[in-house]
Amino acid sequence: MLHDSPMESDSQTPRPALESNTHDIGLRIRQLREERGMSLSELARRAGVGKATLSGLENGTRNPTLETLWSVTAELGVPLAVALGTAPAAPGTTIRGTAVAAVLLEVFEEREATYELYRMTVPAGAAQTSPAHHRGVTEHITVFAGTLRVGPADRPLTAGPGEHISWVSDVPHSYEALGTQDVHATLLIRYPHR
Amino acid sequence: MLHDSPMESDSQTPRPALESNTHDIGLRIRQLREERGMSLSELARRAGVGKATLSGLENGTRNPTLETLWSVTAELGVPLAVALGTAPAAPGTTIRGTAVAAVLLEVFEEREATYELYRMTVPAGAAQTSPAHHRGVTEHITVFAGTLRVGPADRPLTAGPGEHISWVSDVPHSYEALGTQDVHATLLIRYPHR
DNA sequence: GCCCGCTGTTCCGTTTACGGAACGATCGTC
DNA sequence: GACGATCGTTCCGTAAACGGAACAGCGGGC
Repeated sequence: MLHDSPMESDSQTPRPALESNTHDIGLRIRQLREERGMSLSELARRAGVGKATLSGLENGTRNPTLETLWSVTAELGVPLAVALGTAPAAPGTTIRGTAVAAVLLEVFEEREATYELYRMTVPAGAAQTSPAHHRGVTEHITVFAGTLRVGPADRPLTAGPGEHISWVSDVPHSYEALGTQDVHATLLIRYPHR
Repeated sequence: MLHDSPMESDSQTPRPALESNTHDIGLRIRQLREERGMSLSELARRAGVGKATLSGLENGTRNPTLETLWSVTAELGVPLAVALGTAPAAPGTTIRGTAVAAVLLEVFEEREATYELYRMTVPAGAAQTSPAHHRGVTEHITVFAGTLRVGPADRPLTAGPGEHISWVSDVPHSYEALGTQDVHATLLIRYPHR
């Protein structure tokens, strides 16, 4: 058990090029924002940072300050470590769009896909549109209360209590709580690998 | 299982005052640096940042850039998340002082104390001095190879292969590999709580 | 004693991240 | 088609984070 080389292999954290990492962080933030159906302008306004700042951050052309990152990640509702890519999204995380609020309950890592299970609520009358996910991503919703109109933006479906809807979400899609009742549902998202 | 309140409690990450957190990050970085027996000037030079920058960072009077944090944490050999306090030091972490290199093997969290177990090597002839730890911290070293002179800076002890040394490390203490052999040893540090 | 090397902090000029405003592009509405 | 609203990007003046230099304090050597 003591047979490591006398010259300790230099196991310092490899110092990655700054550009590479700000680039990745930008992509991650952009994805988190789009998952919530938020526009760049809206996130910038709600987080209290300039649009120029957020644009540069998402495109990886800036070297952001901790304060900036805190403001943005707080508004996205994720720990800073998630934006940095040093921690996976943890169960218990709440994501908030303009209309949808969803609590991540479980993450299943399978060989060909990752599944995320959410408890989702949409306040009565609220609606939001989310941009397309990556190719092959599917969403599966089971409604418990209220009436939800959901699916591809140009061809949404409607589901009441007890009903279930699935669709491929690699196109822009919308969520809307019809009627006067808040919608409660579970949302399962399947992300195929590659 | 569905009995949560309709008005979702706002579980956004609480937005802490910037001052508070930069302050904590500063303390954490200072501690990591001192654990490695490195001076502020030395860490600044090796990390390629200004002394003013590092001083301000450790004192929490700046709002550091990601680039700065990356440079410093890379030199300390810890992931950025550790400096941010979002991740505990993980086994496998290598810490490097001017003379001592230590790989964290295990962390034991007990009710009254935390224990960290390291595999430690000191190149023949190398020496370093580390500042005092917090009150009550003790170090326990078992030497496997080489001869180690270690302990309070004013009253060090010497241990050869198979020998063991313990001392209270809340005073400045030094490590030195005597003779021509690299020193290999295990190091157990006990941090009492409060 | 003096001096040298080092510590960590403070001062200061330069660089750059910041937010506001202006920009062209892309929608929906009339 | 003209218009308004909103999208994300770019321009630009300001504020501040940056690195270098100067600083006082401290310990060791001769």
